[in-house]
Amino acid sequence: MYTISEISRLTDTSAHTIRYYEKEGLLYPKRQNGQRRYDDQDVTWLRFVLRLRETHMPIEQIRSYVTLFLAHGEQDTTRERLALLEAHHANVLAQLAALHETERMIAEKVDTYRRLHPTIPALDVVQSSENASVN
Amino acid sequence: MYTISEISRLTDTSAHTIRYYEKEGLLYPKRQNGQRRYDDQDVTWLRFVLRLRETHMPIEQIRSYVTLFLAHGEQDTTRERLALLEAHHANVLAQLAALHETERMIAEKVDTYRRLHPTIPALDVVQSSENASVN
DNA sequence: CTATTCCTTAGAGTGAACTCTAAGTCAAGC
DNA sequence: GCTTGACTTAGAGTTCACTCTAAGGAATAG
Repeated sequence: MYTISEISRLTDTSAHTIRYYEKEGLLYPKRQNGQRRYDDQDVTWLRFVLRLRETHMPIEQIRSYVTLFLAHGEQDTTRERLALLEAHHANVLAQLAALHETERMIAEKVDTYRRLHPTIPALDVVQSSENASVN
Repeated sequence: MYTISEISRLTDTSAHTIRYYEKEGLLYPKRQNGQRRYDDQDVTWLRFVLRLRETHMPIEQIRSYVTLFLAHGEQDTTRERLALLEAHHANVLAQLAALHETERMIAEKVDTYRRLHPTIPALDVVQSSENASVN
């Protein structure tokens, strides 16, 4: 069982943020004398949450997911959770595609600059028609 | 030459946002009777800016880049611009790696759920040790 | 000519996700 | 026994990137 400062170190996340995530309904740690205690499952889950956040899944959506998980037992929420995951999966794939395309654009511009260096004439002359100005 | 509403339509970006970008020093359109007029270069540049924003390059960094571009003529800013581009390129590559990893994690969870469906027993029993709880 | 539509500006408001402050409790080390 | 440091809470403040409002001026369609 970890204290908040321990899980903070383990996940490289401020205690402030961890408490904030709890307030937002993403975490439900045990309590000992009123203090938060986290087990390995909590650490694993927090790491997953951080992953989802890195990929810009809104906190509200993560909360929906957790809520469904907590509702399990009362009723079967597997279908809904799968739907949420699949939606975010599609989202991540779209992000990947956009990033990939932008990566290509930037790599191309970097290349253009590299070819110009160290003798730099008027830049606009050297551009392809696609990249009408280097910018 | 396009009006603000035309470039807005062309780039699928609100006129509000386009004026905001100008205020932030990302765009320098011509003026006609005080009204903004955009040429094809401006459109191309705005599209590139939108790409950079999509990949989370802060507006301030984009402004630095533009500022260097505008300073060209006074002095050679190619080296600095190359450095900025390369830094963001590294950034984008890091984002790609993170996204890719998260994509794998989510795809795995989706798979797990799919295998459980439509007969769903106690979920926690089915987990791998890595994914101690489905969550 | 007049209504509509577009434009202008400064500046206020919004929403997401933190990030920190203040005031206080509690347990461990010396 | 007291200082240090970690913990608690409610709530305020910050940052970023928009997003909109208000008040008004100019061009175009009928």
